[in-house]
Amino acid sequence: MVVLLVDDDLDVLGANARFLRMNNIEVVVAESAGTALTRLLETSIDVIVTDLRMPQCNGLDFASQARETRPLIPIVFFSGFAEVPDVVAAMKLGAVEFLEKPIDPDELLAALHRLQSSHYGALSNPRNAFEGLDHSCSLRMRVLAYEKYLIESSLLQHDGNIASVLKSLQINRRTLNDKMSKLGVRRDTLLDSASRGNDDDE
Amino acid sequence: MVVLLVDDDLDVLGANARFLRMNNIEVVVAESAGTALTRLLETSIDVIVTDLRMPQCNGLDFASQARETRPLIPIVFFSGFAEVPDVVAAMKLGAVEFLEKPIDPDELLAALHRLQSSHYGALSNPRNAFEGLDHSCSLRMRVLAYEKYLIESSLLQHDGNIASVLKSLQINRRTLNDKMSKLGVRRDTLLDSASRGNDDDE
DNA sequence: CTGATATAGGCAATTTATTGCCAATTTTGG
DNA sequence: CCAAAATTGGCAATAAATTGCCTATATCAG
Repeated sequence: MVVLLVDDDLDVLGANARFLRMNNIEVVVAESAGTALTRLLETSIDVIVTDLRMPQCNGLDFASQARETRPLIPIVFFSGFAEVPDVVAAMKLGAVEFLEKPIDPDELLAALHRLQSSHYGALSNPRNAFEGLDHSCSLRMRVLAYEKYLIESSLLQHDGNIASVLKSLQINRRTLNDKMSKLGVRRDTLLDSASRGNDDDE
Repeated sequence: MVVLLVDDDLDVLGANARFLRMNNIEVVVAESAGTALTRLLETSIDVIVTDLRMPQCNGLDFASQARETRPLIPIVFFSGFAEVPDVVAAMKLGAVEFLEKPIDPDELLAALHRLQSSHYGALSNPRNAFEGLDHSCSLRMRVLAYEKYLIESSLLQHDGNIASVLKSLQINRRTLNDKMSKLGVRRDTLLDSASRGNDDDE
């Protein structure tokens, strides 16, 4: 898991980065929104952790821009003196967590771990899977196709780890198994073809 | 647009209800979570606007229960003294807005109007049906959102003619009706806004 | 007003989905 | 090889969705 940590306060930035690295999390740092956007382009980033208040460009604007390159990347905000509207705006942007500053390192770590297990990530081929479907087929068929697509995506996201998929999709294990067999989702085959197709995991 | 307004403070409840009604918004009031759940079953509600802090049952629990009957209904919370974690929890539950108390009536009105237009935005833009929801939301929620999108599309495509929709989606009429009420799809409203294009709100 | 047509809701029978429990199987790590 | 962990399936209890039947309302043309 690679975290992009953004904070204009270099002391805080360094301290948090060290802490995360000590916990086996790869960290890329950026002291401004501009740098962060560059890093986002040139590095394979899994999560963004950013301050909400920054001198040049505030965290929300930065997040919007980041989403343009990585539409589904999870973002964790942190801020002292956060106003309710800020929090709301951040969550609307799809923030996964909103932590209060000063950051409790354990809380941050917990949030990242939660993300790791219930991580939805960037789906490589989101809507092709169902938009290409024949418009005349039944509601039931189309919904099932979509469900299948969601399950397959989640499986790929979580590297075939069923426990993670369960948490992420918030369904019962028994239900997932049933759906998989009904929809013809095969864990092994999926993983095989995925490993042959692309590699970008830690 | 029918708003279910929930607040244990009867003065505030009345005042807000009057204000919304003066602005051509139909309002159903409830002074407790229990009453609200009843209203939700017996009336056709489009949006829930609820206080976060209530004596018996807090706003979050109420929202969860409301979601059982109406899985995708938009919920607007309001609260004084909201803590960040509360706001985060509410937004994770799928809150559309979180307003601070005392409520600025214009702000509430604006939020409702935004809801109205974004609701129809969801039609023209399939992506919203599945990306608009928070990523942490369950398989069930995502599938429901997609189903709602399909039904709305089909309704528009067939000019509101239910019989055609039934043939097209190949489902039972009874099932379609049930789904529409659970998912909050309103034939009349949908057609109204479609014929008007999108020049005006409300 | 009357009858034809289209839509929507209540209710109950039926079907299907979900879930927990137990056991079997496969995978992983010594 | 064994033992622990992860994954899967059978089965039955429970919960939910689907459907048909009957009724109610609304609209429209005559």
